[in-house]
Amino acid sequence: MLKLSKLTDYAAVIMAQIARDPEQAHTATELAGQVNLPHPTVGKTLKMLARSGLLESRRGSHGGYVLSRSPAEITASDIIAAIEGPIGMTECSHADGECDLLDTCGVADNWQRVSQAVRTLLECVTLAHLAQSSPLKLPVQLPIQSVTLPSSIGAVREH
Amino acid sequence: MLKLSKLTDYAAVIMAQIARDPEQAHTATELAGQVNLPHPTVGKTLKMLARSGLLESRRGSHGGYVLSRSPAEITASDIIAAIEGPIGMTECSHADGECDLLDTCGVADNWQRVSQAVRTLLECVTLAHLAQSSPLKLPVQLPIQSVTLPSSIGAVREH
DNA sequence: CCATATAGGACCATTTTAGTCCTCTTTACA
DNA sequence: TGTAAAGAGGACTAAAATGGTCCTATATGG
Repeated sequence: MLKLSKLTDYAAVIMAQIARDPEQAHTATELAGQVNLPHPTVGKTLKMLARSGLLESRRGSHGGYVLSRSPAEITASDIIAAIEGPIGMTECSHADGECDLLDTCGVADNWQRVSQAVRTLLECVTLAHLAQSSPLKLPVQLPIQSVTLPSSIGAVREH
Repeated sequence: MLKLSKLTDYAAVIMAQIARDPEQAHTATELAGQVNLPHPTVGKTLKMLARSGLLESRRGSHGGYVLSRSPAEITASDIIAAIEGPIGMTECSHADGECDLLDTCGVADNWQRVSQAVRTLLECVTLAHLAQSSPLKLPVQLPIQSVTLPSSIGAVREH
């Protein structure tokens, strides 16, 4: 399914909620109410977002969370990475994890390119985009740095 | 992580293996050897691929699997969908599954656009691309049908 | 009829994920 | 200076997804 985890999903919703009122600090309790999720879960999500630097937290009474950057400077990729770790479609997408099939694999290079393209795509989507509830329709060409095309085998399919 | 499941990964490797010798029928046993994975697992993967129409199977002795279409006509999206089901980053990406947060969510529309973009990207990558072991470097602009840009809030980030 | 294949599904072990809870620390303010 | 409100961090459990194996049935060629 190539699905985001629920927590990541929550994170996006919560971040969007905060982005719509970026001046004030928001408490977990308050956000839980607005977003209709249990308080402990929202709390956990907020902590993860704060730990990876997307939110700044203030403790104590009158505490809460604020965005650490403007909504246009926080990307979907940032949010996903905050909850799920580095984005990559295969085990071998990030340098360190050695895959024991590497020699017989034969598709690793190209999967990595695809991964990179997905990453780039997600870096182009900002929290500002996500938070906007009724978006204008302005199709744009996104700067995907593409998969390589082996001229000998196939052509890009048309759509 | 936005990761493919292991089975999907295997599927890609296996499909690529078949694509490199598309004339002959390949048995599970043979492929398991080439790809260095246990036979039952390879068998299971092949069955799934056959059931969703990417492979054609011949039973009995001298049986095995062949591609049902040319490598240029089988996409990464097809392979992923064969193992994991329809591609979508959120629960609400496919029409039927109703999400109980829809009213308080506020990001559903835009996630669906992002999902669509990822899907389009994966439809542009063919098995021919994946199977190619040492690909040429030909950057192309992929026809991603883009996320909408709310003019009032943010601009696309530069990369 | 027998050896070789796939089809289909049951089954279990392991891992991942979701969700809760507890204790500690920080802060504002009466 | 005490107290209430907030977050930090981590332990823990239950549930779900995943990976992997195996068994029986069916098809096919020789």
